[in-house]
Amino acid sequence: MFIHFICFRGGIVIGARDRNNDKYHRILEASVKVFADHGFHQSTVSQIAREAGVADGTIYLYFKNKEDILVQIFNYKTTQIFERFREVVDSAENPVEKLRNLIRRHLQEFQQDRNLAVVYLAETRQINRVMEDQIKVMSKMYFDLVAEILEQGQQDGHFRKALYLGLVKRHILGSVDEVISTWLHADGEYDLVSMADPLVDLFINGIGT
Amino acid sequence: MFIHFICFRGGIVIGARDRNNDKYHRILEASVKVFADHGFHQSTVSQIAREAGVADGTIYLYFKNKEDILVQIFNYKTTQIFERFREVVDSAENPVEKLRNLIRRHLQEFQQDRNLAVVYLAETRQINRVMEDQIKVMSKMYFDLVAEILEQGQQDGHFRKALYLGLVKRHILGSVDEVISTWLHADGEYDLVSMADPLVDLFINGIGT
DNA sequence: AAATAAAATGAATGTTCATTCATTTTATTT
DNA sequence: AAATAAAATGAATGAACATTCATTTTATTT
Repeated sequence: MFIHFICFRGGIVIGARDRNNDKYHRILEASVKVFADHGFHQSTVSQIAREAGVADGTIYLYFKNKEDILVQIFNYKTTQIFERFREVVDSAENPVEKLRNLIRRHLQEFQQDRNLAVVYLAETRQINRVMEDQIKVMSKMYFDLVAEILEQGQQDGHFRKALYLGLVKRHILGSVDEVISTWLHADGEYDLVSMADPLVDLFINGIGT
Repeated sequence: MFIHFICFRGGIVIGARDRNNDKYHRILEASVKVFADHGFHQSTVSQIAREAGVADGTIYLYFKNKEDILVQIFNYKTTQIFERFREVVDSAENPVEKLRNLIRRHLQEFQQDRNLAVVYLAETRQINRVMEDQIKVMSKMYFDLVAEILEQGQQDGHFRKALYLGLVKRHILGSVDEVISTWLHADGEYDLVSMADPLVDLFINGIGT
């Protein structure tokens, strides 16, 4: 765990205080933009450096290598986003509203940071990557949050008992991700967050009569 | 449309008869495997050639360039798969069964050809690519098929009228894709097709009581 | 204000790989 | 069985690019 908060310089480990350095964040944000525009593998370190306004070599003072930038993006952003997910889930008092808040916030986050959405959606669907384990951990966080809501909803009778919870979790996340993906492909021409209520309606009531 | 059925040799266009050549298909299948194992951008033409048992240069007798291989994979495979989707949808007599058949077949196809599933899921989530338009066309085929089922179901009272169809289509496809994705990440250790019925249940009845 | 340390630079390096094409092999025609 | 055409080969080419590191710039300490 701690390894994520350590970076290297000339083979010497330097501490987390550098995390406060704005150059680290400048590079992170620049990378999100460049990765979103060109995809991870077509992005060059020089492009990132130019976008961040630093020299190519400077990148390697803050990141082990190109892939480490992606790892750091996921770590940093996911941590932040999940804190906000937690907040809105906890602020609702019944499971239906918890689910609605979660999904609304989920859409909000990605509408707010379109580049992150592009990177996130593209990279979470890659198999056989060094990232894979990290992605699993992050998915699990989301799934656990949904599971918590679902179980609570089953107990207090909002949701029916005969549910294959493992499947319901995938069903919800997949549905939301696809809605985000379509929005991205449409160049964000409409309000993504407005999809939240109709989506929750589908989750809860289905399409049947 | 026709452009997809033409390939080049030394700058001279040769006809579709070469499509019957087994080398074309050998290269296609080899590419699916290599792309699945390493991802498109990390795959080298030499790897594909080795896997297909041909020389590097031979690839360029059948494909314009590396990306063209990916385009051809999508064209060829998608056409085939959609024919079978059409079949199973038409063979059912009511909308609920049509939907169930579609989803079951969808899962079947990808369970049968795991490598294709890997390539398909990874590449459909890429934005800003030459592929993008082609992917839109393919998604549209799927969406149109689902729309047809949904509208029919609304007319004969199986599905409720107050549905945002555009959203329902994304909801269904996204859910199915995520289920496939999870199965892939789990190394295909369980039967994917068995998810079909529980999924359809979720689509139709939702999770509410 | 020297001296030392830390941070940043960007040109140079070495590797990787898509693509080409001169040559060889195989198939078809005369 | 020549002659011609088509298909296939794989070594060579050259461009792209991640990473390194000798040097310079900036900050801190004595």
